[in-house]
Amino acid sequence: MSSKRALTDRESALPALAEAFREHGFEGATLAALSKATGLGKGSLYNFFPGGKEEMMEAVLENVDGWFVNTIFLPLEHVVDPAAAITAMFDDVTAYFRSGRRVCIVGSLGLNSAGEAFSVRVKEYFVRWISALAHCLEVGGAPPALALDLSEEAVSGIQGAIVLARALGDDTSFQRIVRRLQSTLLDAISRSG
Amino acid sequence: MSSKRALTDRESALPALAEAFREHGFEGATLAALSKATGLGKGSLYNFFPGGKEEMMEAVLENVDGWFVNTIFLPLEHVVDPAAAITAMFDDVTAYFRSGRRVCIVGSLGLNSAGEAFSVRVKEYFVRWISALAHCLEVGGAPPALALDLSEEAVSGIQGAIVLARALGDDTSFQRIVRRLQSTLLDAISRSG
DNA sequence: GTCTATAGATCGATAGAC
DNA sequence: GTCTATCGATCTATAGAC
Repeated sequence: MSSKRALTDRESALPALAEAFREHGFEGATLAALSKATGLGKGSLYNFFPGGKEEMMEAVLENVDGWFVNTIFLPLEHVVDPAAAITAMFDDVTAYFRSGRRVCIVGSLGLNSAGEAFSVRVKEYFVRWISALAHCLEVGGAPPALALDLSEEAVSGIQGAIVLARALGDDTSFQRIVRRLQSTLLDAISRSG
Repeated sequence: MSSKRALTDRESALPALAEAFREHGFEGATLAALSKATGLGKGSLYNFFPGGKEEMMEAVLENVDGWFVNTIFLPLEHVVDPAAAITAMFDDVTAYFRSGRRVCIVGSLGLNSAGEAFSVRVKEYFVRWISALAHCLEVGGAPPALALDLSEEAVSGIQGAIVLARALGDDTSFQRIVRRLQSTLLDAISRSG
């Protein structure tokens, strides 16, 4: 699969960078930690990301956003079977966030002032997720106003489930909360679709 | 109300410290920022908190916990009118978190590794909130298992609403989500109480 | 393109004048 | 008890050898 042309190793460092940012936060992720996480020296990191930590985080966010667009948003936006799409979304999200052990890097950025530099991207991520899910519910027959309310509740609820699961150190709370959210959404489309 | 005895000014610095920790996070809240927020020099801060930042955060958490115990947990634990208690809880919480503009310092601590030093207190906060709310719902006639599930959902949902409102820069999303949570709880007790 | 060495700034924390 | 001055450590970022 590897081509001879271009595509430096910058891309392959992103998952490790993302994990370090998730675990330590933007301010807490020192270059020493990022170097250790990627196995690259500081010199190599600055070779790939001349803009330093901020450029690293930008690249990580773009990478994460790409995953969500392809795996979560697009399937919802081009849905043909709403119930199946919703079930798939919760399965994918549960796996992605490791049942809440893994922090949502986008959500956590919005919580403190260090993330203000990325506020546009943070906002767009949630806006698109909510509207994509609302569209899916509408296709399933839910009234537009209800679809938007329930989508907001579900996306918000997933973020809360991550916070709670991390605080309690308990995956099962994440799974219970997410399962209830899923049931609420499926009810809304089976009731009207 | 001010007594001549003891009670240094340590206590009065806590609200400003709390706001600085909320806005910048634990790592992001530098001593310069904490000094500016409180109006105290570093020397004074270390006079009140010999243990430095960690002791400041401990004191802030104890202070926050005290507020929640008195205002939120105890009324739920000694409830006589469940519906009124639930309504009061959501009113108080909405005001406290400024409709989601204000970060929950306890929840945010659980999200990254810097908060591990406070993990016991973080966990106990959420455990007590959930169990206090569940007790209230049981008094209202909800079956114990349902009461626990709904309490978990509500406490988690409030955290998610903060994350979403901050990300979107939109108070109204917090209010919509919290209103739905409140309705769900009130339904559960009116249905069975 | 990788590393080590290091600059310059800022960090948490301390010392000491008042 | 308050401040200013300053310590050593650590931070981000750069320079330069290989």
